Amino acid sequence: MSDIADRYDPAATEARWYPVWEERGYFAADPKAAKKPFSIVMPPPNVTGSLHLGHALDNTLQDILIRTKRMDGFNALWVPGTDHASIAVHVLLDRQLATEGTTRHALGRDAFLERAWQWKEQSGGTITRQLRLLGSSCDWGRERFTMDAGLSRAVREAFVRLWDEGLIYRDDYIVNWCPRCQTVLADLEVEREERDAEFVYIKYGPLTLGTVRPETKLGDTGLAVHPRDKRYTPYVGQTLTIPSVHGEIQIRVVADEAVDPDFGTGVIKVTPGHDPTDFEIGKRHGLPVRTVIGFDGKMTDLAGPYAGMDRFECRKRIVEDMQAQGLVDRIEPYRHAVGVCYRCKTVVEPLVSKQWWVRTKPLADVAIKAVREGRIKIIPRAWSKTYYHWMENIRDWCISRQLWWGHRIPAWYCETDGSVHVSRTDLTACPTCGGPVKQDPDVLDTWFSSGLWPCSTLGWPDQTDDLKTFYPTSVLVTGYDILFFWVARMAMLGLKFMDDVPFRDVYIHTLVRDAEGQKMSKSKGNVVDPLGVMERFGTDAFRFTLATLSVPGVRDVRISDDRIESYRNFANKLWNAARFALSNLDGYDARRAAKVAPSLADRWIESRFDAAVRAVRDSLRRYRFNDAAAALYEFTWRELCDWYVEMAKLPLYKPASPDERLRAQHTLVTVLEGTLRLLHPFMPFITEELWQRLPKTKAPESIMIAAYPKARRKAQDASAERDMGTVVDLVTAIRAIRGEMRISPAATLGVTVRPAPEHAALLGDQQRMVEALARATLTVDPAATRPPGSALAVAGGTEAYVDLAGVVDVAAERARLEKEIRKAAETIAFLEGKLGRPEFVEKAPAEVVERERERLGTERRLRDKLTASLSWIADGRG
RNA sequence: GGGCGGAUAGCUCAGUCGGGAGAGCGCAGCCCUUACAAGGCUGAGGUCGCAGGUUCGAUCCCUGCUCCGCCUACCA
Repeated sequence: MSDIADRYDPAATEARWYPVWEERGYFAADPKAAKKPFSIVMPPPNVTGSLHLGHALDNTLQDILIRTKRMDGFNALWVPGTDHASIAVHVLLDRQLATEGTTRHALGRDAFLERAWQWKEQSGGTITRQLRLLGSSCDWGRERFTMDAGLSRAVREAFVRLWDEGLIYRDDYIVNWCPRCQTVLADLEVEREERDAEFVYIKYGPLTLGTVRPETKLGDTGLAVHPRDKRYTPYVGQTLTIPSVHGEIQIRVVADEAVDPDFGTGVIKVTPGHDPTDFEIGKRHGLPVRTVIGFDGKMTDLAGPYAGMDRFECRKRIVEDMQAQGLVDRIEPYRHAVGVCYRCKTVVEPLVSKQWWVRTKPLADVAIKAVREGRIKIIPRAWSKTYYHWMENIRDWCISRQLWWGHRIPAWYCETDGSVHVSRTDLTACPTCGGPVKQDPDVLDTWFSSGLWPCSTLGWPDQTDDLKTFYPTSVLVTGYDILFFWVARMAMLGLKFMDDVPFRDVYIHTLVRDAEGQKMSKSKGNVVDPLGVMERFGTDAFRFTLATLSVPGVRDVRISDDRIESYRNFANKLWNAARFALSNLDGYDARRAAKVAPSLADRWIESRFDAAVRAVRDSLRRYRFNDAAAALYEFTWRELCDWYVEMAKLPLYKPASPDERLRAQHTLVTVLEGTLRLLHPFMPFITEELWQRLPKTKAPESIMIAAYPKARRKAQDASAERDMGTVVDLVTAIRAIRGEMRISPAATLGVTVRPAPEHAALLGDQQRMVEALARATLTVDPAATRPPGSALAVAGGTEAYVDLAGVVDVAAERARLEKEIRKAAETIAFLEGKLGRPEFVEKAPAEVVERERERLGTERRLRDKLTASLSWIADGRG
């Protein structure tokens, strides 16, 4: 025992094993292996990122799956990697450059990119190092980055094919523009924030209307009312001449369904240049676009006297000016949601510009069908509804970004004839006229490349062995927050280019919150750092905690130190169970031991282990990580440690024969060994450490590549479980008396047992075991009578009289019995009521009725025994 | 506006064939019993958000309501 510490030390163990696994190549998959493939691509974290709880959860679940499958004999591949996070890198470098007093535009494109790469080389590896600390068994030899040469080729191939099929186009449209990032954003990249605003009612000649953006008044090219709004029918079609802050303007009134007649005055101003709805209205009615706010967020020359003014400053000024001219009817406070940039939280400005778009409808139709037909299974199923809803209402996807870090759009413009050419290879001259060309300056949305991730990481567009073997991937594990951003787009692009789904299952997991249920954010300062947690409690405990929190369908979970601590204790429990086994192995001989007949305890724990195997496998198959973890916890602690280890002490410490001891050693070692394998995907480090120390025959050199336990029908032993149940009941009943009578655990109790006929043989056989577990001296006698000064324990039909002579407390025993009788009486009343209703007896299934009858009988017998005991005391025999 | 999730022990949460509800932590009592005090044994604690309905029987299924959270949307 001297060579194994009495507490588990996670740090040393974790540092020892990961490098061993990686160096021995256990993580690497071989596409040529003659095993059934099982593959996962890791949702690529941002290259700018460091490990947060979301990553930790996501990767723990994937690691559990991949380790299980690997142990189970599958050709298991887990592809890791990172994405280039275009906007995030820009935000980060912009900030850096600002501290140096410069900007990216001053630096120039090439120098900026050089700097970005430099940054990526230096800091981009942070998260992958942290994933190793978590124990992630991914195939690092296949690590990919979205801007790798191969993946960049995939992006270009995808772009060209979509262009050739007319699924990519370039058009003027109103887009979400971030004036700070100086780029367009996709609809999904705009977040909503509730803000207080002023709802300004402006007089437009005979009409009055409310707006929260008075500054866009300068860009108005129309007014609109609802077609069936009788109040305004006379004005529809008219062009009004009305006074405004910059003189009189001509403005046309149109009728459009988009107007809500019940909101405000029922009239809206139409500003096609600065509002998506107005843009659509303008299109329908031929109203011109008038851009009064520029890409820099400042008023343009068209804003006349306000030109050059910041848009928010202009809002204030224009209201003041209008008030001075009597054009403001009234101002009301108003709370509404404004769109902000998801990266920098700047208020987005809708602006008209020419961008590249993906025509999503045809792609989405196929992706919807794949889920409807079950070729992609979303788990939990409820999420497929959300998926359908979004996919069915999908809008075209703006994929160009006015940024530099990313995949540059493979389109060239001829400076001579103005033609556009999309090409797989870089162009130096116009293919039609030979004139000079210029490449489009913009890059593609990062999600465009991550949308190709499942195929591009496996080698697409080449038909590689990896692609043939591992595509479609088996399961995608991710949080619901990127269901649209990523999952939906992978489904569309994967089906488009591979003509097959990118993954068969999608497991959507929870998001992790802090102990107060708050979303974690740096500004709130409530970010739980997984590395800190791992350091304090151990990585295995952390992983196990995450697994227990993973209930399919639950949206958010909270993580707290208390919870992690309890699983650290679990790891320690396991450690000490192994320590117990290891310190009792002198003289152990596996081959001889295997020939000895198992005891009741041996048969019982083997049967229970088998049940645990079935529960864990079944739960994992259904992605019920919490259930799998609970089954492991319950088996290991409640059954193996609390009962089997305690029972094994008898044959180990005081064997009736050498064989008995040998057999206990054998069961202890083999069940523990199996438990470690069953636990390994959840707690890889501690299980490896302990497994290495256990004696084994014909085992591989690491638990990682050992077989995952299989359920064995012949291990199931109903009679052992029933008999153990009786022993446990009796022991527990005796202990309860000890506990409630406040008798020291150190004292040995004298107990007379009068077994029920069906328990006689068993209790004769297990007498020493009951004595050991209950710390008692037993007299088993079917004809026993109750000794004076004793308390009664009941286990089924068996009675046990606990000798309390000397320590007897009549009042306490009476109180205890009265409480028990009360409980029994309540149950009896309930069951009698239930069984007394003819409807129940007639309509309920026969086995339910039978079960309730049996319960009633049992409870009645118990009550009778307790009542007899009480009167026995009252007679003064206590 | 539409959609989704949640409401169960003091706290955090499980409970997927509808048959008197469980865990962890916390709490109380007795214990350093030779694996483990990061532990052992015992115990207290719940009208399963509210109101109806279906059913012999509802935490579970249906309807409505209240409160919390999230997603989504062209009410400016």
